[in-house]
Amino acid sequence: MPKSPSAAGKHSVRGSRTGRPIMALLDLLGRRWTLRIIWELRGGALTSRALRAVCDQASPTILQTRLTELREAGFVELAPGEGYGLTGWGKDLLENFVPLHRFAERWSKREED
Amino acid sequence: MPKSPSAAGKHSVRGSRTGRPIMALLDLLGRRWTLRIIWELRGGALTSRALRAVCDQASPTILQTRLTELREAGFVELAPGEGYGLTGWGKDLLENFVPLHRFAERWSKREED
DNA sequence: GCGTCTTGCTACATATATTGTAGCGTATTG
DNA sequence: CAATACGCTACAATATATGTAGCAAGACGC
Repeated sequence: MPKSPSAAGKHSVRGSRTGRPIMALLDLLGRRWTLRIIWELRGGALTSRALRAVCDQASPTILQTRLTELREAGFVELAPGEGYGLTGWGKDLLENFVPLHRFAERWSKREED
Repeated sequence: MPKSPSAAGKHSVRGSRTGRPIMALLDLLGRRWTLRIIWELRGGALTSRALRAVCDQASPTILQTRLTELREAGFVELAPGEGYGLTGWGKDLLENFVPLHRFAERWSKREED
């Protein structure tokens, strides 16, 4: 883990090397709490501690790590006084997950296949 | 990790307890390689080894773990002779990620903000 | 300018998850 | 019987996440 977050040449997401953006994106999103964070910010900005509370008290260590990654990726920004919120990119990305909510509802009733 | 995959009371995804399906889903998808696996199966079934090859030689240990989870979740199935493929649910889920591909392309060109 | 909040964030030891390499048992093919 | 490919597992090394505690900075009343 880099000591200074914004170092290490722009964003160093695994899969960036392949030149396939979708891989970089899937790798970033496929890290624990990343999807959850984006999801929890859907209603508006949250302070780091509010975000933690809403994320089952996830440890601040990893939350901070993910928030840094998401900030580097341009999905999240820290507005002083407001807390963490989604950027334009973040909201755009979130749009892709909205249908997931309804899907999850249907999927959760799958026992009786 | 459960020795017998299909044991442990239906599906034991973190967040299931909350009764919010979206949490269970986000948790499942937010595990390393999960999103990638679903993505790589978009074109049709792959054998375990073909899948591994296409996933940057990810270790079979974790691939097997994820495949088991995805099978329990009902997104993936193993067809003898065919390999691993998406189920109806899996394809349905994948639909939600297709727009992500084009999004990733746009997002990857974000340097010059 | 003292206490007392809350903020974003970090240290550090412990637990858990992932990686990488090797290989098993089975089936299929020649 | 090789030779091959399959799904899958063991196991040690490494990377990542967890949980608890706490720091420094800013805002508030006093």
